Amino acid sequence: MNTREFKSSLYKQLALVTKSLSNHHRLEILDLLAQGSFSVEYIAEHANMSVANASQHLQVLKKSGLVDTTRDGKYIYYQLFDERVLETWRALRQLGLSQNHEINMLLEDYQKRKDQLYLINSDQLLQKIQSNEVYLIDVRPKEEYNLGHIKNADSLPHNQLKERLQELPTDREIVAYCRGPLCLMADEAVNLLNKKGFNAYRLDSGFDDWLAENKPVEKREMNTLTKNKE
Amino acid sequence: MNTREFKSSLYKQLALVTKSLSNHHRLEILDLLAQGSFSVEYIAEHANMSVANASQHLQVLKKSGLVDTTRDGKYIYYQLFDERVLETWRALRQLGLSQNHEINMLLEDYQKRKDQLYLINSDQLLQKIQSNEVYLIDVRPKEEYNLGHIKNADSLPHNQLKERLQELPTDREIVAYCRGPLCLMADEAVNLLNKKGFNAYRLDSGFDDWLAENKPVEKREMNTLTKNKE
DNA sequence: TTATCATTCAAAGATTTTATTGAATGAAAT
DNA sequence: ATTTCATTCAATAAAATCTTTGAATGATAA
Repeated sequence: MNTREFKSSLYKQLALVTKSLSNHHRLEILDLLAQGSFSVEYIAEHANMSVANASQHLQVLKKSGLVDTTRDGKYIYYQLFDERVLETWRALRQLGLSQNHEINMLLEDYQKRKDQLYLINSDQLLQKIQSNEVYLIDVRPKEEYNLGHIKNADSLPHNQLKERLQELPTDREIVAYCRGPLCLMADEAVNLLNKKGFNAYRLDSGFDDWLAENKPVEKREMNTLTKNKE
Repeated sequence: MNTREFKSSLYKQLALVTKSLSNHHRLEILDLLAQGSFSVEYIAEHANMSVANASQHLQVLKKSGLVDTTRDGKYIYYQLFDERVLETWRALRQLGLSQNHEINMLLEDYQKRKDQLYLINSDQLLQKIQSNEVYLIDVRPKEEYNLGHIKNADSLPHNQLKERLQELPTDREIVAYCRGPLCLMADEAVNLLNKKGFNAYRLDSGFDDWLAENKPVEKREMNTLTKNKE
């Protein structure tokens, strides 16, 4: 094997990793796995795929070393291989968000209001939490809340919001947060709440960023994602 | 458009970026562009492709926002869009290197010697440069050296090494460096030099990492890559 | 041991991606 | 105005990726 062939093999190997990132379903899966570990069934349902298809995509991710599995009872749980995968995914997602005009258009479109974005960043939120100025709700599915959530947040899954409005305070700001910047559940929640007369904002990032920024969380060890291999 | 369709569009847009990273030729191009801006012709030659093929791959990268072009005379120069692309590429490359056993096997194979790796890291190198203990050679093509190089390095392109051995000192360590960790020219140089009786090491990373670490360089402004748009 | 059921596999057709070829463009230089 | 030539385009065939379907696996729980 000459130098040229060696070089080509190297980049082909590297491309195994990037190829596994090149499919939109797999990106959605990764974004979900940034929240914790889940069974194939859960992933298929929450990323809107058939179980067989999800299984195949998960195997691609596993073969490239981005995710790993553990079995518990009759379920196989998939998780990100380690923190570096989370870090790299966040960098990539951030790059895509900043570079791609279309995405920003889509997000703005979705939020419908260009002028008042009702956004709050993580530092502002942290401050308000500490001075007890906000009521913080986690609109992700309960399962994900249970795996870990922002300190002092209450779980109020997006699909139960309408029926549980009376649990919310009217005398304080409400902040809703979600998985990450691409997660739309928080947008919908904030939209609804403001329509109903509440004073609501959304966290501009999400739980995975919060975690990566080492801000206070509950119930989830920071090293949940750490592989303790061998 | 409902939420599900929105979500799907978002990830599809993001996948435009990751898809453009999913081809081994394009990875090699990115790795080259981490050194500076080059014409289509130069890129085609140094990444071992036909010009038409390189042009098409470059257009994919451009459409996804990862690279940009400027014209100078009759050449069109492609460059990374901004520092964030370089950062993200380095993170991705690092992840691939650490995750992929095959790549490490290939690199070890290439270096042929598992026990003595003749590697030196950038901090060690910097120290030795400052105390004048090493003779540092840049084995990349002269064009790339001219765009910028490690302070105090001399240019000795890989393909001229054999004929110019007499220029090298025998009383000092020699350190060779190259584009990045995947660049094999430094390995070959170190191999040859040690065979010829010199005391040679290679920098374990490369010029792009050196630059990203803000270590001293010559001739290239740190913001060569900065887009000054509009 | 047997039944259950979450997950994976295998095959096939549809879609997308890729390399090659030769021609077309169009900016710069003469 | 014309020529040059770096780059891009367009068409095609080959290769790879993706989704669906229904069946197979194989670990767990009974």
